[in-house]
This record gives sequence, C-alpha cells and structure tokens, in this order.
Amino acid sequence: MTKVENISEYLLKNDIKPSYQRMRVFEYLTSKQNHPTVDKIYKELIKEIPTLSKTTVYNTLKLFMEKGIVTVVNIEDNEVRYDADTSLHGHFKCEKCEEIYDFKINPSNIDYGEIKNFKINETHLYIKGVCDKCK
Amino acid sequence: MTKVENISEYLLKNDIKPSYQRMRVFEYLTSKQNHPTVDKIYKELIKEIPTLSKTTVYNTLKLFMEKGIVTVVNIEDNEVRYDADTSLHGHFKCEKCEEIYDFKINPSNIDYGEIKNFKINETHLYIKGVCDKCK
DNA sequence: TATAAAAATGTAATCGCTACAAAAGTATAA
DNA sequence: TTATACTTTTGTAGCGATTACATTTTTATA
Repeated sequence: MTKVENISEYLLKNDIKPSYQRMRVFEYLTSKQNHPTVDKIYKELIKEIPTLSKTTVYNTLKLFMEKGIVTVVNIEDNEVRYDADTSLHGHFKCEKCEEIYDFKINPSNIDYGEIKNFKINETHLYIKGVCDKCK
Repeated sequence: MTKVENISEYLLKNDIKPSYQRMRVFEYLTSKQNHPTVDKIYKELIKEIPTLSKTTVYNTLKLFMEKGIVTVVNIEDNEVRYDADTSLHGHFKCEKCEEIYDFKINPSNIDYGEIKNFKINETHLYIKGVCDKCK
C-alpha cells in the first residue's frame, strides 16, 4: 500500500478521531508487516502504554474495519489477523516458519468463472505451503 | 467434485472406518451444498440421530480434515464452515442473502506473483459481494 | 469552569471449541 | 458363545477469544 506518512491526517480523512490509542494501533499495523492478531497488538503496545485495555484494541479494530481502513486476514480458522493494507493482494502462509508473505495479484488475471456478473466487493486469496527459506 | 456414490467405500478408501455417525456426517456434507457449520450439521442430524453428540461432529470433522476428504471454508472470522469438495474452486458469499456459491477456477489462471517458487499446498479464493438474485 | 459527549478501561458474560473420562459399540481369539 | 482389548461415541468440564456493559477518564463545547 502507499505508505501512510501522517497517521493523524489519514485517520481524520477516514472519519476517525485520532486518539492516542487509535494512532498507536494503526501505527503498529502499518510499521510491522506481520498481520498481527489482537493479542499480538495488545502485548506489544502495552509495553509502552501500560494502561492499555484489550477491549480498546478490539474497539479500535472494529472501528477501523467499519471505516474500511483495515481488513481481516482469515487464514487459520482459530486466529484472526488484521491488515492495514486494504488493496488487492494475496497472502501466503508458510506451514513451517508460520511467516505470512504478501504477494501482488494482477486484478485482470483473476478468474471469476461463472460469478462474473455478480457484484464483487472483496476478493481474498490465500495460499498455504512452504516458503523458499524453509524448502 | 465427482459424486460419492458409496460413502462407506469412499471412507474406507481414505482410511476411515465407516461408522454410522461418520457416514451420516459425510452424507450431509455431500448432499447439501451449503458449506455447513458444525452447529448446522449437529442441529440437522440430531433430528434423526437423537443420541448424537456435538463432540462427535467435531471429532468426525477433525478426522475428515486429517484424512484430507474435507476442507475448511474461512469466509467470516467468526464461523467455520466445512466442504466435502476438496478440489480447487472458489467461494462467493452474498452479503445480502448470505448464500455461498461455488465457482470454478482455472488453475492456470491463478496469478502466484512473486511466490511462484514457493511450494504450494492449498489455494483458497473467496469473494464477497452481491449475487445475481439480490442485485 | 461547568457540562456534555466521546473514548478508554475493567469486569463479567457468552460462545465455540477442546480435553478428558466414562459408556457404548466393535473386533478378535479362545 | 464368552472374554478381552480396542475403537468410537458421548457428556461434562474447562479454556480462550470475543463481546456486553457499566464506570472512569479524557476531550470538546458553552
């Protein structure tokens, strides 16, 4: 995604009041490319924001989702990850090192088959396998 | 997928003892094309198998997954669905009627971008939008 | 500075799923 | 058949992620 230079402005532009917690959560999402879980975000940020509540992280992510600046990454059925890159791209999860890689998708190469005429709002592609390092 | 004519044989072929409960769960998965949740399977089957336990449904699906005859459909982050069609295909979920449609994918049309050289074990594509009926 | 509104926090409750032990069913050998 | 071991099913208890909700804190406004 295009780098967000000024988080405060970016949130305002998306109709979100830039509170301290919201800015820190968004900053965490954009600076790390690890598609973190709620728990990961909470555990990292509480190191620097000792009063942070997990509920705040949940509330914040819910708001970000509603405003469309964050998407969910559903790769495993027992963990929900979040991604501040809302542009079309795929996710690859290595079954060995558990790393998640982003990869580009050429929109014109997507094969919508018999649902061509449906109205398409979101496209999600994820792949599991073994990455180059672990092969 | 190619229709499973004889469930008992199909399970045996996949190294699964065809108990009554297992056959009924598998039959439900193949006869309905609704990609059911555990709860849906349980609630439907208990009408005819009054002693059925939800744990059995969980155990059975876990076994089917391990043996590779069932895959998970992760479209929503708060519900896990199951699919007895393990061949490559996409899922479309209508945001209005909530129906899930299968659609064919041409494997050669998948754009693996910069992860071409990774070892690919599973490919999942799902799309959200509005179906023809609801447009 | 007072008041109202918004956001953050902490606790309790809910729900899906799993762990585990007991009961029921199945296969095997004498 | 009967005894024994093994597998499967069942029910209960427990765990962990998420949500609901009331309270506290912060921010905005008059």
